[in-house]
Amino acid sequence: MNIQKTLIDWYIVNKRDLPWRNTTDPYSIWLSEIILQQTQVAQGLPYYTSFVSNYPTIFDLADADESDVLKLWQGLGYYSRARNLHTSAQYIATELNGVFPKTFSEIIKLKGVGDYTASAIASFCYNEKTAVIDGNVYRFLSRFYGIYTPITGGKGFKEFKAIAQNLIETVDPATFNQAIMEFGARQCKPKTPDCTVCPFSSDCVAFQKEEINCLPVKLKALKVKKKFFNYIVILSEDNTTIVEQRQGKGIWQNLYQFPLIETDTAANYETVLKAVKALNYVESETLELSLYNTTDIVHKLSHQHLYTKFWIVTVNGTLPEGVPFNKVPTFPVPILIGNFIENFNF
DNA sequence: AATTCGGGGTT
DNA sequence: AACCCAGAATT
Repeated sequence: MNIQKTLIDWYIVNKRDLPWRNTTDPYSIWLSEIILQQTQVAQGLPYYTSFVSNYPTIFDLADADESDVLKLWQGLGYYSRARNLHTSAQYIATELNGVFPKTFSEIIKLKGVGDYTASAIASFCYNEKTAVIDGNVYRFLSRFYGIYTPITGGKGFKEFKAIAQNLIETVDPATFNQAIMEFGARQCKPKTPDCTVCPFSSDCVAFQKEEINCLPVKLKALKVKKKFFNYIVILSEDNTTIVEQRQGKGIWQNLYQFPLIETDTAANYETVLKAVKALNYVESETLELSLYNTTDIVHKLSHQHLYTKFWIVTVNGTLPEGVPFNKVPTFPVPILIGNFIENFNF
């Protein structure tokens, strides 16, 4: 059968009308592809709209403060995408005079752009025949051809890239890449796909062998760590609190938070009280400590579960570095903090 | 090659 | 609870 034609015919009938499909402007396509990395369309769509509206051109994005970019990104996760997006915008605006690179090999040099994103931009904007390999493509190809090579290693990537690249050679690359991804996302779904209405069912190896649920093969077993976070929300006499920017390389880099005390196990009142006094923000004689949430808020991330307590510290006196309550919601924060701020209602 | 990086949706 | 998402950078 003609796989490419079948995919494209299916796509023409079933495709969603998405804003980045109505343009070939590389800035818009780039923006959408960064947002959609490891992110479902429904979740990314409002962020795309927001970014296009706030930063209509790459120069607007380049001129923005990083904190403003992170604020717009708040809640989407994988914040290095936002930082790299901003860095690359500044690079293109200043070093390349605002002209977006036009080939796969140039595009992939941008920070935050790997093989998938470079292939997407090069094909969608410049009609270059570079096949995209994402989770959808892995799933469809592994099932259709019955390929059990794990997709989690370099060997798997090379094998599937070669297959997809061979398929794209004879067709319109933009339409093909869109079609194969949309097919994987909407028809060849991870769980319980409706193979009775699939145009490939008679030729699909996995379907014929009843092994749809075995493919694609992934080897990684991710282990989830438990962490215990204690956020210290200080309330001063003149209605300010302490908000800090996260430093270092780990999670939520450059986002803001209340002073954090991390413990090895669930913290008790005495432990936190001692740690709060060591923070040096407040005179130890004047503070009052109370636990805000009686049961831990469990914030679940891919690799860690954060058992979180918010502690309220009221102090007599003022905070030299204090942030006025009404400014607290303007900082870019992880959604764990954002939910607290919304609930606490400073 | 293995690990890290978010948050939300689906089953 | 497990799995997945229009992956990339770091170790």
